[in-house]
Amino acid sequence: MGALGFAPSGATHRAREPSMDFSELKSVCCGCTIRELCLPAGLTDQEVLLLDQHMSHRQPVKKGESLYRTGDTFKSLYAVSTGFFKTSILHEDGRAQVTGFQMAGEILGLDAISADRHVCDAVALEDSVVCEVPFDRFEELGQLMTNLQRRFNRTLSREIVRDQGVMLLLGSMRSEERLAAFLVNLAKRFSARKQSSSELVLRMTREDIGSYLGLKLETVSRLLSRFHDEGLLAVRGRNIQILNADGLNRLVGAA
Amino acid sequence: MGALGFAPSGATHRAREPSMDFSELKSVCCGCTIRELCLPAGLTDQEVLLLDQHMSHRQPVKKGESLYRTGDTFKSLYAVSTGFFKTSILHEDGRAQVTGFQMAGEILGLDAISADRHVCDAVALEDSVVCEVPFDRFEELGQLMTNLQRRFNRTLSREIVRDQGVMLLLGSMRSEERLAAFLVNLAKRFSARKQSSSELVLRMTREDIGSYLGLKLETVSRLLSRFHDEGLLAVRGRNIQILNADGLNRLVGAA
DNA sequence: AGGTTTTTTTGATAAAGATCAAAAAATTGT
DNA sequence: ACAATTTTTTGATCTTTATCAAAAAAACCT
Repeated sequence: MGALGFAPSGATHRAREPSMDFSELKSVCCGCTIRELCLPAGLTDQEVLLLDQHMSHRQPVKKGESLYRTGDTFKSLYAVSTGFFKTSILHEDGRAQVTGFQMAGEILGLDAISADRHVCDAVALEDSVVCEVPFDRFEELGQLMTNLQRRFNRTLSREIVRDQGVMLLLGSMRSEERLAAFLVNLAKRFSARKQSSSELVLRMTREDIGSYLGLKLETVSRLLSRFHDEGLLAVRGRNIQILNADGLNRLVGAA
Repeated sequence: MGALGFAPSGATHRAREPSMDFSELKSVCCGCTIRELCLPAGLTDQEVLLLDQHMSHRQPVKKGESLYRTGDTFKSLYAVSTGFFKTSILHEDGRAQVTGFQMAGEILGLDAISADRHVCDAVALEDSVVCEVPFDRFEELGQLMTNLQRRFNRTLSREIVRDQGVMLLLGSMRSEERLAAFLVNLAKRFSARKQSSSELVLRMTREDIGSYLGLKLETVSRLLSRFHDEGLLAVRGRNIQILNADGLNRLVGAA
Protein backbone atom coordinates (compact mmCIF):
# COMPACT_ATOMS: atom_id res chain seq x y z
CA MET A 1 0.00 0.00 0.00
CA GLY A 2 2.67 2.56 -0.84
CA ALA A 3 2.69 4.72 -3.94
CA LEU A 4 1.01 2.44 -6.43
CA GLY A 5 0.16 2.97 -10.08
CA PHE A 6 -0.25 6.42 -11.65
CA ALA A 7 2.34 7.63 -14.13
CA PRO A 8 4.03 10.93 -13.26
CA SER A 9 2.56 13.77 -15.24
CA GLY A 10 5.07 16.51 -14.51
CA ALA A 11 2.76 18.67 -12.42
CA THR A 12 4.21 20.64 -9.55
CA HIS A 13 1.41 20.85 -7.01
CA ARG A 14 1.78 18.26 -4.33
CA ALA A 15 -1.93 17.90 -3.82
CA ARG A 16 -2.47 17.37 -7.52
CA GLU A 17 0.33 14.92 -8.10
CA PRO A 18 -0.70 11.29 -7.49
CA SER A 19 2.63 9.77 -8.43
CA MET A 20 4.79 11.30 -5.70
CA ASP A 21 6.14 8.93 -3.12
CA PHE A 22 4.40 10.02 0.03
CA SER A 23 5.69 7.21 2.18
CA GLU A 24 8.68 9.34 3.15
CA LEU A 25 6.63 12.45 3.71
CA LYS A 26 5.53 12.64 7.31
CA SER A 27 3.20 15.59 7.24
CA VAL A 28 0.67 15.00 4.49
CA CYS A 29 -2.10 17.16 5.88
CA CYS A 30 0.22 20.03 6.83
CA GLY A 31 1.04 20.85 3.24
CA CYS A 32 -2.36 20.01 1.82
CA THR A 33 -4.08 22.84 0.03
CA ILE A 34 -7.54 21.71 1.06
CA ARG A 35 -6.69 21.17 4.69
CA GLU A 36 -9.37 23.58 5.87
CA LEU A 37 -12.07 21.71 3.99
CA CYS A 38 -11.06 18.34 5.40
CA LEU A 39 -10.73 16.58 8.74
CA PRO A 40 -7.94 18.89 9.99
CA ALA A 41 -10.21 21.93 9.65
CA GLY A 42 -9.92 24.15 12.68
CA LEU A 43 -7.04 22.29 14.29
CA THR A 44 -3.83 24.00 15.35
CA ASP A 45 -0.63 23.24 13.42
CA GLN A 46 0.55 21.05 16.24
CA GLU A 47 -2.70 19.14 16.31
CA VAL A 48 -2.60 18.64 12.55
CA LEU A 49 0.92 17.28 12.85
CA LEU A 50 -0.27 14.79 15.41
CA LEU A 51 -3.23 13.70 13.30
CA ASP A 52 -0.98 13.54 10.31
CA GLN A 53 1.93 11.59 11.65
CA HIS A 54 -0.12 9.02 13.41
CA MET A 55 -2.74 8.20 10.89
CA SER A 56 -2.88 9.58 7.43
CA HIS A 57 -1.85 7.40 4.56
CA ARG A 58 -2.27 8.20 0.89
CA GLN A 59 -3.60 5.87 -1.71
CA PRO A 60 -4.41 6.28 -5.38
CA VAL A 61 -7.67 4.97 -6.82
CA LYS A 62 -8.00 4.67 -10.56
CA LYS A 63 -11.05 5.79 -12.44
CA GLY A 64 -13.73 3.13 -12.26
CA GLU A 65 -12.20 1.37 -9.27
CA SER A 66 -14.05 0.82 -6.02
CA LEU A 67 -12.52 2.22 -2.87
CA TYR A 68 -14.79 -0.13 -0.93
CA ARG A 69 -17.94 -2.11 -1.54
CA THR A 70 -21.11 -2.90 0.34
CA GLY A 71 -20.39 -5.55 2.93
CA ASP A 72 -16.65 -4.88 3.24
CA THR A 73 -15.55 -4.73 6.85
CA PHE A 74 -14.93 -1.20 8.01
CA LYS A 75 -11.38 -0.32 8.89
CA SER A 76 -10.78 3.21 7.69
CA LEU A 77 -12.37 6.44 6.72
CA TYR A 78 -11.06 8.06 3.56
CA ALA A 79 -10.60 11.74 2.86
CA VAL A 80 -10.64 12.59 -0.81
CA SER A 81 -7.37 14.35 -1.57
CA THR A 82 -7.86 14.83 -5.30
CA GLY A 83 -10.41 13.41 -7.68
CA PHE A 84 -14.06 12.62 -7.61
CA PHE A 85 -16.16 9.76 -6.21
CA LYS A 86 -19.71 8.57 -6.16
CA THR A 87 -21.35 6.49 -3.46
CA SER A 88 -24.35 4.29 -4.11
CA ILE A 89 -26.48 1.80 -2.25
CA LEU A 90 -28.02 -1.21 -3.92
CA HIS A 91 -31.42 -2.70 -3.49
CA GLU A 92 -31.79 -6.49 -3.71
CA ASP A 93 -33.38 -6.35 -7.14
CA GLY A 94 -30.40 -4.64 -8.73
CA ARG A 95 -31.69 -1.11 -8.50
CA ALA A 96 -29.07 1.30 -7.24
CA GLN A 97 -29.40 4.72 -5.70
CA VAL A 98 -26.52 7.18 -5.91
CA THR A 99 -26.34 8.80 -2.49
CA GLY A 100 -23.65 11.37 -3.13
CA PHE A 101 -20.70 12.70 -5.08
CA GLN A 102 -17.53 13.46 -3.12
CA MET A 103 -14.71 15.81 -4.03
CA ALA A 104 -11.48 17.01 -2.43
CA GLY A 105 -11.69 17.33 1.35
CA GLU A 106 -14.86 15.29 1.73
CA ILE A 107 -14.95 12.15 3.85
CA LEU A 108 -15.95 8.71 2.66
CA GLY A 109 -17.09 5.89 4.90
CA LEU A 110 -18.96 7.71 7.68
CA ASP A 111 -21.94 5.42 7.24
CA ALA A 112 -19.82 2.35 8.01
CA ILE A 113 -19.11 3.38 11.60
CA SER A 114 -22.64 2.34 12.45
CA ALA A 115 -22.23 -1.40 11.99
CA ASP A 116 -18.53 -1.95 11.20
CA ARG A 117 -19.44 -2.73 7.60
CA HIS A 118 -19.65 -0.54 4.57
CA VAL A 119 -23.24 -0.12 3.46
CA CYS A 120 -22.53 1.52 0.12
CA ASP A 121 -20.10 1.31 -2.77
CA ALA A 122 -17.59 4.11 -3.32
CA VAL A 123 -16.33 4.36 -6.90
CA ALA A 124 -13.79 6.79 -8.31
CA LEU A 125 -15.20 8.75 -11.25
CA GLU A 126 -11.71 9.91 -12.23
CA ASP A 127 -8.18 8.99 -11.21
CA SER A 128 -8.13 10.04 -7.58
CA VAL A 129 -6.08 10.03 -4.40
CA VAL A 130 -7.48 9.42 -0.95
CA CYS A 131 -5.98 9.73 2.52
CA GLU A 132 -6.71 6.63 4.52
CA VAL A 133 -7.60 7.19 8.17
CA PRO A 134 -7.64 3.98 10.23
CA PHE A 135 -10.67 4.49 12.38
CA ASP A 136 -9.61 2.75 15.56
CA ARG A 137 -6.54 4.96 15.78
CA PHE A 138 -8.62 7.97 14.86
CA GLU A 139 -10.99 7.24 17.72
CA GLU A 140 -8.06 6.97 20.13
CA LEU A 141 -6.75 10.28 18.93
CA GLY A 142 -10.20 11.77 19.40
CA GLN A 143 -10.03 10.76 23.04
CA LEU A 144 -6.74 12.62 23.37
CA MET A 145 -7.66 15.68 21.33
CA THR A 146 -10.96 17.18 22.42
CA ASN A 147 -10.84 19.55 19.51
CA LEU A 148 -10.53 16.76 16.97
CA GLN A 149 -13.41 14.85 18.50
CA ARG A 150 -15.62 17.91 18.53
CA ARG A 151 -14.85 18.66 14.92
CA PHE A 152 -15.56 15.09 14.01
CA ASN A 153 -18.95 15.18 15.71
CA ARG A 154 -19.71 18.15 13.51
CA THR A 155 -18.53 16.36 10.41
CA LEU A 156 -20.93 13.52 11.12
CA SER A 157 -23.75 15.94 11.85
CA ARG A 158 -23.02 17.87 8.66
CA GLU A 159 -23.47 14.69 6.69
CA ILE A 160 -26.87 14.21 8.35
CA VAL A 161 -27.85 17.74 7.35
CA ARG A 162 -26.68 17.10 3.79
CA ASP A 163 -28.69 13.92 3.60
CA GLN A 164 -31.80 15.67 4.83
CA GLY A 165 -31.30 18.27 2.13
CA VAL A 166 -31.35 15.46 -0.40
CA MET A 167 -34.57 14.20 1.18
CA LEU A 168 -36.12 17.62 0.65
CA LEU A 169 -34.93 17.57 -2.92
CA LEU A 170 -36.27 14.09 -3.63
CA GLY A 171 -39.45 14.44 -1.67
CA SER A 172 -40.64 17.93 -2.44
CA MET A 173 -39.04 19.31 -5.59
CA ARG A 174 -39.94 18.99 -9.24
CA SER A 175 -37.44 17.69 -11.75
CA GLU A 176 -36.22 21.08 -12.94
CA GLU A 177 -35.75 22.30 -9.37
CA ARG A 178 -33.79 19.19 -8.51
CA LEU A 179 -31.42 19.60 -11.40
CA ALA A 180 -30.97 23.30 -10.72
CA ALA A 181 -30.27 22.58 -7.05
CA PHE A 182 -27.75 19.95 -8.06
CA LEU A 183 -25.86 22.30 -10.37
CA VAL A 184 -25.92 25.17 -7.89
CA ASN A 185 -24.58 22.86 -5.20
CA LEU A 186 -21.77 21.59 -7.42
CA ALA A 187 -20.82 25.14 -8.38
CA LYS A 188 -20.70 26.17 -4.74
CA ARG A 189 -18.43 23.28 -3.85
CA PHE A 190 -16.10 23.94 -6.76
CA SER A 191 -16.00 27.57 -5.72
CA ALA A 192 -14.99 26.68 -2.16
CA ARG A 193 -12.07 24.80 -3.73
CA LYS A 194 -10.95 27.79 -5.76
CA GLN A 195 -12.11 26.20 -8.96
CA SER A 196 -14.35 27.95 -11.42
CA SER A 197 -17.94 27.96 -10.28
CA SER A 198 -19.28 28.68 -13.74
CA GLU A 199 -17.33 26.17 -15.84
CA LEU A 200 -18.38 22.79 -14.52
CA VAL A 201 -16.78 19.62 -15.80
CA LEU A 202 -19.11 16.85 -14.78
CA ARG A 203 -17.42 13.61 -13.86
CA MET A 204 -20.56 11.52 -13.72
CA THR A 205 -22.94 10.24 -16.39
CA ARG A 206 -26.47 11.47 -16.93
CA GLU A 207 -27.54 8.18 -15.44
CA ASP A 208 -25.57 8.88 -12.23
CA ILE A 209 -27.12 12.32 -12.00
CA GLY A 210 -30.54 10.85 -12.62
CA SER A 211 -30.10 8.23 -9.95
CA TYR A 212 -28.98 10.83 -7.45
CA LEU A 213 -31.94 13.07 -8.30
CA GLY A 214 -34.55 10.32 -8.55
CA LEU A 215 -34.98 10.88 -12.29
CA LYS A 216 -34.33 8.88 -15.44
CA LEU A 217 -31.31 9.72 -17.54
CA GLU A 218 -33.51 10.83 -20.44
CA THR A 219 -35.22 13.33 -18.16
CA VAL A 220 -31.86 14.73 -17.07
CA SER A 221 -30.77 15.05 -20.67
CA ARG A 222 -34.00 16.79 -21.68
CA LEU A 223 -33.77 19.20 -18.77
CA LEU A 224 -30.19 20.09 -19.62
CA SER A 225 -31.28 20.76 -23.20
CA ARG A 226 -34.11 22.92 -21.93
CA PHE A 227 -31.85 24.90 -19.61
CA HIS A 228 -29.55 25.33 -22.58
CA ASP A 229 -32.41 26.61 -24.78
CA GLU A 230 -33.51 28.97 -22.02
CA GLY A 231 -30.03 30.46 -21.83
CA LEU A 232 -29.36 29.24 -18.29
CA LEU A 233 -26.54 26.93 -19.34
CA ALA A 234 -24.22 26.17 -22.20
CA VAL A 235 -24.19 22.37 -22.40
CA ARG A 236 -21.49 20.57 -24.37
CA GLY A 237 -21.60 17.00 -23.19
CA ARG A 238 -20.14 16.95 -19.70
CA ASN A 239 -18.83 20.48 -19.99
CA ILE A 240 -21.43 22.76 -18.57
CA GLN A 241 -21.13 26.48 -18.31
CA ILE A 242 -23.48 28.35 -16.04
CA LEU A 243 -24.63 31.42 -17.97
CA ASN A 244 -27.34 32.63 -15.62
CA ALA A 245 -26.60 31.75 -12.02
CA ASP A 246 -29.42 33.96 -10.72
CA GLY A 247 -31.89 32.19 -12.95
CA LEU A 248 -30.77 28.82 -11.63
CA ASN A 249 -30.99 30.01 -8.06
CA ARG A 250 -34.48 31.33 -8.70
CA LEU A 251 -35.50 27.90 -9.94
CA VAL A 252 -34.26 26.33 -6.73
CA GLY A 253 -35.94 28.80 -4.42
CA ALA A 254 -39.16 29.28 -6.34
CA ALA A 255 -42.47 27.56 -5.71
CA MET B 1 -38.49 23.20 33.91
CA GLY B 2 -39.51 20.52 36.39
CA ALA B 3 -42.62 18.40 36.07
CA LEU B 4 -44.91 20.59 34.04
CA GLY B 5 -48.44 19.99 32.80
CA PHE B 6 -49.83 16.52 32.17
CA ALA B 7 -52.52 15.21 34.47
CA PRO B 8 -51.77 11.92 36.22
CA SER B 9 -53.58 9.04 34.58
CA GLY B 10 -53.12 6.36 37.19
CA ALA B 11 -50.65 4.28 35.21
CA THR B 12 -47.93 2.45 37.05
CA HIS B 13 -45.06 2.28 34.60
CA ARG B 14 -42.46 4.91 35.28
CA ALA B 15 -41.50 5.25 31.67
CA ARG B 16 -45.11 5.78 30.67
CA GLU B 17 -46.03 8.26 33.38
CA PRO B 18 -45.36 11.87 32.41
CA SER B 19 -46.70 13.42 35.59
CA MET B 20 -44.21 11.97 38.06
CA ASP B 21 -41.79 14.38 39.65
CA PHE B 22 -38.45 13.25 38.30
CA SER B 23 -36.45 16.10 39.76
CA GLU B 24 -35.83 14.01 42.88
CA LEU B 25 -35.05 10.88 40.97
CA LYS B 26 -31.35 10.69 40.30
CA SER B 27 -31.13 7.71 38.01
CA VAL B 28 -33.57 8.25 35.20
CA CYS B 29 -31.84 6.07 32.63
CA CYS B 30 -31.11 3.25 35.07
CA GLY B 31 -34.75 2.40 35.53
CA CYS B 32 -35.79 3.17 31.97
CA THR B 33 -37.34 0.27 30.12
CA ILE B 34 -35.95 1.37 26.76
CA ARG B 35 -32.44 1.99 28.00
CA GLU B 36 -30.91 -0.43 25.52
CA LEU B 37 -32.52 1.37 22.59
CA CYS B 38 -31.29 4.77 23.70
CA LEU B 39 -28.04 6.60 24.37
CA PRO B 40 -27.06 4.36 27.33
CA ALA B 41 -27.09 1.28 25.09
CA GLY B 42 -24.06 -0.87 25.74
CA LEU B 43 -22.82 1.06 28.75
CA THR B 44 -22.10 -0.59 32.08
CA ASP B 45 -24.40 0.18 35.03
CA GLN B 46 -21.75 2.45 36.47
CA GLU B 47 -21.37 4.31 33.24
CA VAL B 48 -25.11 4.74 32.89
CA LEU B 49 -25.25 6.14 36.39
CA LEU B 50 -22.60 8.69 35.46
CA LEU B 51 -24.39 9.68 32.27
CA ASP B 52 -27.62 9.82 34.17
CA GLN B 53 -26.66 11.82 37.19
CA HIS B 54 -24.73 14.40 35.29
CA MET B 55 -26.95 15.12 32.39
CA SER B 56 -30.36 13.66 31.91
CA HIS B 57 -33.35 15.81 32.58
CA ARG B 58 -36.93 14.94 31.77
CA GLN B 59 -39.40 17.20 30.11
CA PRO B 60 -42.97 16.71 28.90
CA VAL B 61 -44.05 17.95 25.48
CA LYS B 62 -47.74 18.19 24.72
CA LYS B 63 -49.24 16.97 21.49
CA GLY B 64 -48.82 19.60 18.80
CA GLU B 65 -46.04 21.44 20.63
CA SER B 66 -42.60 22.02 19.14
CA LEU B 67 -39.63 20.69 21.04
CA TYR B 68 -37.48 23.04 18.96
CA ARG B 69 -37.78 24.96 15.73
CA THR B 70 -35.56 25.73 12.78
CA GLY B 71 -33.09 28.43 13.73
CA ASP B 72 -33.19 27.83 17.49
CA THR B 73 -29.73 27.76 19.00
CA PHE B 74 -28.59 24.28 19.80
CA LYS B 75 -28.10 23.45 23.44
CA SER B 76 -29.30 19.93 23.97
CA LEU B 77 -30.03 16.65 22.34
CA TYR B 78 -33.29 15.00 23.33
CA ALA B 79 -33.97 11.31 23.76
CA VAL B 80 -37.62 10.39 23.34
CA SER B 81 -38.71 8.67 26.53
CA THR B 82 -42.36 8.13 25.64
CA GLY B 83 -44.47 9.45 22.82
CA PHE B 84 -44.00 10.20 19.18
CA PHE B 85 -42.42 13.03 17.20
CA LYS B 86 -42.00 14.16 13.65
CA THR B 87 -39.17 16.28 12.30
CA SER B 88 -39.50 18.41 9.20
CA ILE B 89 -37.44 20.90 7.27
CA LEU B 90 -38.98 23.86 5.49
CA HIS B 91 -38.18 25.30 2.13
CA GLU B 92 -38.42 29.08 1.67
CA ASP B 93 -41.67 28.87 -0.27
CA GLY B 94 -43.57 27.17 2.54
CA ARG B 95 -43.12 23.64 1.32
CA ALA B 96 -42.13 21.27 4.12
CA GLN B 97 -40.51 17.87 4.01
CA VAL B 98 -41.01 15.46 6.89
CA THR B 99 -37.59 13.91 7.49
CA GLY B 100 -38.50 11.38 10.13
CA PHE B 101 -40.74 10.04 12.87
CA GLN B 102 -39.14 9.38 16.24
CA MET B 103 -40.31 7.05 18.98
CA ALA B 104 -39.05 5.95 22.41
CA GLY B 105 -35.27 5.68 22.62
CA GLU B 106 -34.57 7.68 19.46
CA ILE B 107 -32.51 10.84 19.56
CA LEU B 108 -33.65 14.26 18.37
CA GLY B 109 -31.32 17.10 17.43
CA LEU B 110 -28.33 15.31 15.93
CA ASP B 111 -28.47 17.54 12.87
CA ALA B 112 -27.99 20.64 15.00
CA ILE B 113 -24.48 19.71 16.13
CA SER B 114 -23.26 20.70 12.70
CA ALA B 115 -23.82 24.44 13.00
CA ASP B 116 -25.03 25.02 16.57
CA ARG B 117 -28.52 25.71 15.24
CA HIS B 118 -31.47 23.48 14.73
CA VAL B 119 -32.17 22.97 11.06
CA CYS B 120 -35.54 21.30 11.42
CA ASP B 121 -38.69 21.49 13.51
CA ALA B 122 -39.48 18.73 15.99
CA VAL B 123 -43.17 18.43 16.85
CA ALA B 124 -44.81 16.01 19.26
CA LEU B 125 -47.55 13.98 17.57
CA GLU B 126 -48.89 12.85 20.93
CA ASP B 127 -48.29 13.84 24.55
CA SER B 128 -44.67 12.87 25.03
CA VAL B 129 -41.74 12.98 27.40
CA VAL B 130 -38.15 13.61 26.40
CA CYS B 131 -34.86 13.38 28.28
CA GLU B 132 -32.85 16.52 27.73
CA VAL B 133 -29.11 16.01 27.25
CA PRO B 134 -27.11 19.26 27.39
CA PHE B 135 -24.63 18.74 24.61
CA ASP B 136 -21.60 20.55 25.98
CA ARG B 137 -21.70 18.40 29.09
CA PHE B 138 -22.33 15.34 26.99
CA GLU B 139 -19.22 16.07 24.93
CA GLU B 140 -17.17 16.44 28.11
CA LEU B 141 -18.45 13.13 29.32
CA GLY B 142 -17.57 11.60 25.98
CA GLN B 143 -13.98 12.67 26.54
CA LEU B 144 -14.00 10.88 29.89
CA MET B 145 -15.87 7.78 28.80
CA THR B 146 -14.40 6.23 25.67
CA ASN B 147 -17.26 3.81 25.51
CA LEU B 148 -19.87 6.57 25.48
CA GLN B 149 -18.04 8.45 22.76
CA ARG B 150 -17.72 5.36 20.61
CA ARG B 151 -21.39 4.55 21.00
CA PHE B 152 -22.29 8.09 20.11
CA ASN B 153 -20.22 7.98 16.93
CA ARG B 154 -22.26 4.95 16.00
CA THR B 155 -25.50 6.71 16.81
CA LEU B 156 -24.58 9.52 14.43
CA SER B 157 -23.51 7.07 11.76
CA ARG B 158 -26.72 5.09 12.18
CA GLU B 159 -28.68 8.25 11.46
CA ILE B 160 -26.67 8.68 8.26
CA VAL B 161 -27.51 5.13 7.24
CA ARG B 162 -31.17 5.72 8.00
CA ASP B 163 -31.19 8.88 5.91
CA GLN B 164 -29.60 7.08 3.00
CA GLY B 165 -32.28 4.44 3.24
CA VAL B 166 -34.85 7.21 2.86
CA MET B 167 -32.94 8.45 -0.20
CA LEU B 168 -33.23 5.00 -1.73
CA LEU B 169 -36.91 5.00 -0.95
CA LEU B 170 -37.55 8.45 -2.42
CA GLY B 171 -35.21 8.09 -5.35
CA SER B 172 -35.80 4.56 -6.56
CA MET B 173 -39.09 3.16 -5.29
CA ARG B 174 -42.62 3.40 -6.60
CA SER B 175 -45.42 4.68 -4.42
CA GLU B 176 -46.68 1.30 -3.28
CA GLU B 177 -43.16 0.15 -2.41
CA ARG B 178 -42.58 3.31 -0.41
CA LEU B 179 -45.71 2.88 1.63
CA ALA B 180 -45.02 -0.81 2.20
CA ALA B 181 -41.46 0.00 3.31
CA PHE B 182 -42.80 2.64 5.66
CA LEU B 183 -45.27 0.28 7.30
CA VAL B 184 -42.73 -2.54 7.57
CA ASN B 185 -40.25 -0.16 9.17
CA LEU B 186 -42.80 1.11 11.68
CA ALA B 187 -43.80 -2.44 12.58
CA LYS B 188 -40.19 -3.40 13.14
CA ARG B 189 -39.57 -0.47 15.42
CA PHE B 190 -42.72 -1.15 17.43
CA SER B 191 -41.65 -4.74 17.72
CA ALA B 192 -38.23 -3.75 19.10
CA ARG B 193 -40.15 -1.88 21.80
CA LYS B 194 -42.24 -4.90 22.73
CA GLN B 195 -45.33 -3.37 21.21
CA SER B 196 -47.47 -5.21 18.73
CA SER B 197 -45.95 -5.25 15.28
CA SER B 198 -49.24 -6.06 13.59
CA GLU B 199 -51.58 -3.56 15.25
CA LEU B 200 -50.21 -0.17 14.30
CA VAL B 201 -51.72 3.00 15.68
CA LEU B 202 -50.49 5.77 13.44
CA ARG B 203 -49.84 9.04 15.15
CA MET B 204 -49.38 11.09 12.00
CA THR B 205 -51.80 12.27 9.34
CA ARG B 206 -51.91 10.97 5.77
CA GLU B 207 -50.35 14.27 4.82
CA ASP B 208 -47.38 13.67 7.15
CA ILE B 209 -46.91 10.20 5.70
CA GLY B 210 -47.17 11.60 2.21
CA SER B 211 -44.60 14.29 2.90
CA TYR B 212 -42.20 11.74 4.32
CA LEU B 213 -42.68 9.44 1.34
CA GLY B 214 -42.68 12.14 -1.33
CA LEU B 215 -46.33 11.51 -2.15
CA LYS B 216 -49.57 13.46 -1.90
CA LEU B 217 -51.99 12.63 0.86
CA GLU B 218 -54.60 11.43 -1.64
CA THR B 219 -52.10 8.95 -3.02
CA VAL B 220 -51.38 7.62 0.46
CA SER B 221 -55.08 7.25 1.14
CA ARG B 222 -55.67 5.44 -2.15
CA LEU B 223 -52.77 3.10 -1.53
CA LEU B 224 -54.01 2.23 1.94
CA SER B 225 -57.43 1.49 0.47
CA ARG B 226 -55.84 -0.69 -2.17
CA PHE B 227 -53.73 -2.60 0.36
CA HIS B 228 -56.93 -3.06 2.33
CA ASP B 229 -58.77 -4.41 -0.72
CA GLU B 230 -55.90 -6.73 -1.46
CA GLY B 231 -56.03 -8.16 2.03
CA LEU B 232 -52.62 -6.88 3.06
CA LEU B 233 -54.01 -4.54 5.71
CA ALA B 234 -57.12 -3.78 7.68
CA VAL B 235 -57.41 0.00 7.63
CA ARG B 236 -59.71 1.81 10.06
CA GLY B 237 -58.55 5.42 9.99
CA ARG B 238 -55.28 5.54 11.86
CA ASN B 239 -55.64 2.03 13.18
CA ILE B 240 -53.89 -0.27 10.80
CA GLN B 241 -53.61 -3.98 11.19
CA ILE B 242 -51.06 -5.84 9.15
CA LEU B 243 -52.78 -8.96 7.83
CA ASN B 244 -50.13 -10.17 5.43
CA ALA B 245 -46.64 -9.19 6.55
CA ASP B 246 -45.01 -11.43 3.94
CA GLY B 247 -46.97 -9.75 1.21
CA LEU B 248 -45.85 -6.34 2.40
CA ASN B 249 -42.25 -7.47 2.60
CA ARG B 250 -42.48 -8.84 -0.90
CA LEU B 251 -43.66 -5.46 -2.12
CA VAL B 252 -40.64 -3.80 -0.55
CA GLY B 253 -38.13 -6.24 -1.94
CA ALA B 254 -39.68 -6.83 -5.33
CA ALA B 255 -38.77 -5.16 -8.60
C1' DA C 1 -73.60 16.81 23.27
C1' DG C 2 -73.43 19.67 19.23
C1' DG C 3 -71.36 22.53 16.16
C1' DT C 4 -66.84 23.43 14.04
C1' DT C 5 -62.73 22.16 12.08
C1' DT C 6 -59.65 18.86 10.37
C1' DT C 7 -58.76 14.65 8.17
C1' DT C 8 -59.84 11.01 5.06
C1' DT C 9 -61.87 8.89 1.14
C1' DT C 10 -63.16 8.60 -3.56
C1' DG C 11 -63.93 10.18 -8.36
C1' DA C 12 -62.71 12.65 -12.65
C1' DT C 13 -59.15 14.74 -15.08
C1' DA C 14 -54.48 16.64 -15.95
C1' DA C 15 -49.62 16.76 -15.93
C1' DA C 16 -45.05 15.23 -15.05
C1' DG C 17 -41.98 12.06 -15.87
C1' DA C 18 -41.13 7.15 -17.50
C1' DT C 19 -40.63 4.00 -21.15
C1' DC C 20 -39.48 2.47 -25.68
C1' DA C 21 -36.82 3.31 -29.68
C1' DA C 22 -33.27 4.89 -32.68
C1' DA C 23 -29.75 7.89 -34.21
C1' DA C 24 -25.79 10.86 -33.00
C1' DA C 25 -21.87 11.80 -30.26
C1' DA C 26 -18.26 10.73 -27.26
C1' DT C 27 -15.11 7.59 -25.13
C1' DT C 28 -12.27 3.48 -24.83
C1' DG C 29 -9.22 -0.18 -26.04
C1' DT C 30 -5.81 -1.95 -28.95
C1' DA D 1 -6.24 5.86 -35.65
C1' DC D 2 -10.14 2.93 -35.86
C1' DA D 3 -13.50 -0.24 -34.52
C1' DA D 4 -16.26 -1.27 -30.56
C1' DT D 5 -18.61 0.30 -26.73
C1' DT D 6 -20.80 3.54 -23.96
C1' DT D 7 -23.19 7.70 -23.38
C1' DT D 8 -26.23 11.28 -24.88
C1' DT D 9 -29.95 13.30 -27.37
C1' DT D 10 -34.49 13.49 -29.18
C1' DG D 11 -39.14 11.83 -30.50
C1' DA D 12 -43.55 9.30 -29.69
C1' DT D 13 -46.33 7.29 -26.45
C1' DC D 14 -47.78 5.44 -22.00
C1' DT D 15 -48.08 5.22 -16.85
C1' DT D 16 -47.99 6.97 -12.53
C1' DT D 17 -49.04 10.23 -9.55
C1' DA D 18 -50.78 15.03 -8.91
C1' DT D 19 -54.55 18.10 -8.99
C1' DC D 20 -59.20 19.58 -8.34
C1' DA D 21 -63.48 18.71 -6.16
C1' DA D 22 -66.87 17.17 -2.96
C1' DA D 23 -68.77 14.16 0.41
C1' DA D 24 -67.98 11.26 4.55
C1' DA D 25 -65.74 10.44 8.75
C1' DA D 26 -63.20 11.64 12.68
C1' DA D 27 -61.39 14.76 16.04
C1' DC D 28 -61.73 18.92 18.68
C1' DC D 29 -63.67 22.53 21.49
C1' DT D 30 -66.41 24.61 24.99
